[in-house]
Amino acid sequence: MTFLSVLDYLPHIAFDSVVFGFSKGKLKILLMEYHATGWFALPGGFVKRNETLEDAVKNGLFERTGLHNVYLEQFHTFGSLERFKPEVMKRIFEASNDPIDWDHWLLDRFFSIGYYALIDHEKVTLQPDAISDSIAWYDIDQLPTLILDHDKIVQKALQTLRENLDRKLIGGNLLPDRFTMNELQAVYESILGEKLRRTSFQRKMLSMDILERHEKLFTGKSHKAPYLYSFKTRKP
Amino acid sequence: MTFLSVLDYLPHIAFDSVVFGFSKGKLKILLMEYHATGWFALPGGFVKRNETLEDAVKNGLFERTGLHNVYLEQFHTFGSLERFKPEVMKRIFEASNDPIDWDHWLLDRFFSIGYYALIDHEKVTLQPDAISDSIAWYDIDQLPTLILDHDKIVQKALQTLRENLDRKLIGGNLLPDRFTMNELQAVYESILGEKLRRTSFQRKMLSMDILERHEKLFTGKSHKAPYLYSFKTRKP
DNA sequence: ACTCTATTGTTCCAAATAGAGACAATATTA
DNA sequence: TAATATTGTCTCTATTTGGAACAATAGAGT
Repeated sequence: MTFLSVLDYLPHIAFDSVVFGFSKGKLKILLMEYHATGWFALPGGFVKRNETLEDAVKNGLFERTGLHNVYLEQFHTFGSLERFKPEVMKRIFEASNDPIDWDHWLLDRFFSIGYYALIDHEKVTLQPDAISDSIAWYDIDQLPTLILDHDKIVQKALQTLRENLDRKLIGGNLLPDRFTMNELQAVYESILGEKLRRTSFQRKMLSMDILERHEKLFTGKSHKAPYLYSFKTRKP
Repeated sequence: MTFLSVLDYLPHIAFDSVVFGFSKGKLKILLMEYHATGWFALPGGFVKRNETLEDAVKNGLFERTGLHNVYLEQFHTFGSLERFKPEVMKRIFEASNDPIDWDHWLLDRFFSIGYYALIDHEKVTLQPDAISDSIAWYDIDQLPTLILDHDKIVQKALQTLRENLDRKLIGGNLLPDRFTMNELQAVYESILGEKLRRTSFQRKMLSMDILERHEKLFTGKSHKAPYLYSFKTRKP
């Protein structure tokens, strides 16, 4: 491994990002696939010695998605022993034609700090990193098996997202700037995993005074055109 | 530093515990004081190489409080650069008559994983650790200035506790097994920092079907005696 | 034994909120 | 112009919450 020197990075510390997107009525996350092994993993990375944790996560996210200023939230840190499987990491580096020794710092025990991001699916241009062959969107309820404890990380991210959805009003981050009430409702339904009542949802959203109403969206369909909304910019 | 070898511990990784207790109507936390410096800090520790993060925190808590099976929750991991102040740690070890070199692993940059604990104030027998002279309770709104970013850690813990109070029904962990409705209300008020209406609080608690009513508590005061309650044991 | 006081448990009424349907408005097609 | 699908609003009801009123009661004072 030529360009991950222990001199530049903090050993034992990693982060993993659960990047949520919304497309065609489905909630999705980004996964990396290592083709030589067929293994799937969350996009993650390591923290440079002179770098903030937050900055490391933001940089990693930018490298994979091309996005800055992403909605980002830390949700949990994983420090169990079950996630210490040096043979898994060794195999991944071997398969990427960059083998490392058993005593390499990257094969030692790591803690991982989990972040989740909410992004507008349309704005992303996906970019695989050095050791993974591909990065792509996967339907949240059709995920492949992931390496190490990444399944648990995803579940915990989803659980936290659900708990924060109403409290922090973050659903809009998965949509373009302007969206219809129906789209917003679909986001909520896909995150919560349940159908919501159209009229109640609309009333609740409008009563919270967080949405701005804009022009109508004429889709060409033969029915009343819905309004477009955007989230009001918060006062600092 | 004789008994903290880098061979036994994971460098760069620490934890800090915000231990909440409730006494005389006030919410309190545990702080360590290093008398030679006059500095205050949260009780924390490091993770052994073959130890789970959770276990490390539980062990640290047991050493300071003598308690097992404490309500414990992880709330945030702190990885900013402002918390990297080797001169602070050096001074602390010097003052404890166990000086260490500038290149010692304990003076390197650390991430800290924050946990908060809720315990019954009465059950605790406080026990200072090797390098601190004392550990004691401090009123949450009369805290001294703390080292590094420990002020921020406390604030984040308190914020998380507030958010989780109703959702997870954890207030009872700060009280003895049996308590009056008034005591429970006082816990809620001290955590939320606001007065609650007695009748609404009582109705809400009773309607949730989480409390068991026991015998009355005769205090000797000349008025109706309140019932004692306990939390129903959750079904697994 | 009676009254008085402080506090507790309960009830009651009004206000606010949420559930569920009804209804009118409106783009487009036929 | 009528038909259709969908949207935005309104209405009615049920449930929850705020806030006060009221009855119960353990002990103190007389």
